[in-house]
Amino acid sequence: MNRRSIIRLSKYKNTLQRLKAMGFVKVFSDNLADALGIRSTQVRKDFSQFKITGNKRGGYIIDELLEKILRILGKTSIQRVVLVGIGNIGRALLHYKGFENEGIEIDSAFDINPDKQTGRDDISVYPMEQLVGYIQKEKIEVAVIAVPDIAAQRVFDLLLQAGIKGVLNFAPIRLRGPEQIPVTNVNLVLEIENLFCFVNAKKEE
Amino acid sequence: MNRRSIIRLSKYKNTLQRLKAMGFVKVFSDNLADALGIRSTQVRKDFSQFKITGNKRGGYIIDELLEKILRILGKTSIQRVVLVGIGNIGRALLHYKGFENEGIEIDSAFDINPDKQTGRDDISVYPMEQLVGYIQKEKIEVAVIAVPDIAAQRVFDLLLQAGIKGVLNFAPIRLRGPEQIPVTNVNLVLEIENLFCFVNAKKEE
DNA sequence: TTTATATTGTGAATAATATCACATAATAAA
DNA sequence: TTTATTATGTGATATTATTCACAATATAAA
Ligand SMILES: NC(=O)c1ccc[n+]([C@@H]2O[C@H](COP(=O)([O-])OP(=O)(O)OC[C@H]3O[C@@H](n4cnc5c(N)ncnc54)[C@H](O)[C@@H]3O)[C@@H](O)[C@H]2O)c1
Ligand SMILES: NC(=O)c1ccc[n+]([C@@H]2O[C@H](COP(=O)([O-])OP(=O)(O)OC[C@H]3O[C@@H](n4cnc5c(N)ncnc54)[C@H](O)[C@@H]3O)[C@@H](O)[C@H]2O)c1
Repeated sequence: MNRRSIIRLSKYKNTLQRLKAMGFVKVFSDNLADALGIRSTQVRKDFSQFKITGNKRGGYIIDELLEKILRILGKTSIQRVVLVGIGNIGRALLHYKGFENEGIEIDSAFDINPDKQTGRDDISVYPMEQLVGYIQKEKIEVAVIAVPDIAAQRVFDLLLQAGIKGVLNFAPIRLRGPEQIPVTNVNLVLEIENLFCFVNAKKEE
Repeated sequence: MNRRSIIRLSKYKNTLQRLKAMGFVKVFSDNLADALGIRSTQVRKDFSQFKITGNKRGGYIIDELLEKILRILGKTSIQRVVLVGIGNIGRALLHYKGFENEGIEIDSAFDINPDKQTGRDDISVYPMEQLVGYIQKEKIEVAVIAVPDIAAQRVFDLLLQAGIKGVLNFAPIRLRGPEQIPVTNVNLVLEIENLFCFVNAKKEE
């Protein structure tokens, strides 16, 4: 039920899909642990938490395990998101094939300048005025914010007004909103700074 | 000393820079805590860990605090990184002004296809053959991997061979290498899946 | 000056997360 | 069959991170 165990579920899913593609039928908690670089007890503890059971001495049937995990992750239907901001990051996301392969669909894009090209004719670009209505009409639950930091809070407020349920935010600011709406921040400057800090710390040892 | 407290240090730094720009001179642990959405004891505990002290009842002098944090983060000189892979993500990074503003410089870029345009004439693009030599000659310590997942491990091996000290990896795979070289993974599919999982969990409550 | 107040700094308590240890059961071997 | 072996599943334990509680003390007010 905690963030970390859900992140691991996603990783188990990826590993299982790869194993399945390679023709494997069974898997042991040890194999999954190796793939993720963790202990096998962690794998079984996670499964235990989500009421996933395997076979004593027999490991897990990949197909069954995968199906259970996909259901927990809500991967039984296409996961639609809207993208707000078609700049550098927004366009990179629009061109990425990996989302589609994993059942995630960028449904539509919004920008203050709706003349911006997406480079994909299957994705419409709308002006910001239509954001709230569109999300409500299409029952979109998750949005990606890829606008400049000064605009991000305003966009978030609109999304909340539209009833969005979760947000992935690339702007390097803390978005303020109701506790129960999860916001995941991707802050690349922070990550790079963090790396340098570790690198420097290693040198002093 | 742990990842989380260093991440918070970066956030304190950002907040302090904003406060400084607004003309503030002093700050209390409460202010920083509010800005980050954490408790003030956490702020003081972090500072305590890094031997940062303030003034009883007087808070902290922003300039002094900022300087101490910048030194801990290794922000006393430009932090140079190389970028490997000039595709969707790579180009987005190349066009981002935020790195420069924070003292991070994309020194140069490498691609299997060095004819790719960066859109910036101050950043050279080199073929992969020159990666190892360049990193060694220029003493680059951190690299960003933005190549397709199948190529990522090969690129990582080259970087290790060149003596790289830390890596930011966008490819959705676990890079295998020596324990002591930190690798930060940015996995956007994972983050979005995670959001949906939370959103679904909320609905069942 | 003295007293009240506000804020830091940190050891102790608590909470969250991961690991261990081992009972349990399924399968394979004897 | 019976016994040995190999995984799972989970309560107990250890580790890590956060919060609490409060002493110490600098500043402001009386
Ligand atoms: N590009 C990167 O590599 C990178 C790295 C780290 C963080 N970020 C962050 O990601 C965000 C986007 O970065 P970018 O480089 O793509 O920026 P960008 O300037 O290239 O694109 C921003 C887009 O948002 C649109 N926009 C501006 N104001 C808007 C508003 N109020 N409503 C809707 N749309 C609006 C603009 O028209 C533009 O298309 C920024 O917050 C940035 O700090 C980007
Ligand atoms: N674009 C996104 O929004 C996005 C989102 C999530 C994850 N990712 C991941 O980021 C990575 C890059 O994605 P992208 O969309 O930029 O890919 P891309 O295909 O647009 O670009 C990849 C670049 O790497 C270069 N390349 C290929 N093989 C190489 C090699 N062996 N050595 C050096 N360069 C090589 C290619 O020439 C190309 O320029 C991928 O691993 C992808 O899964 C991207």
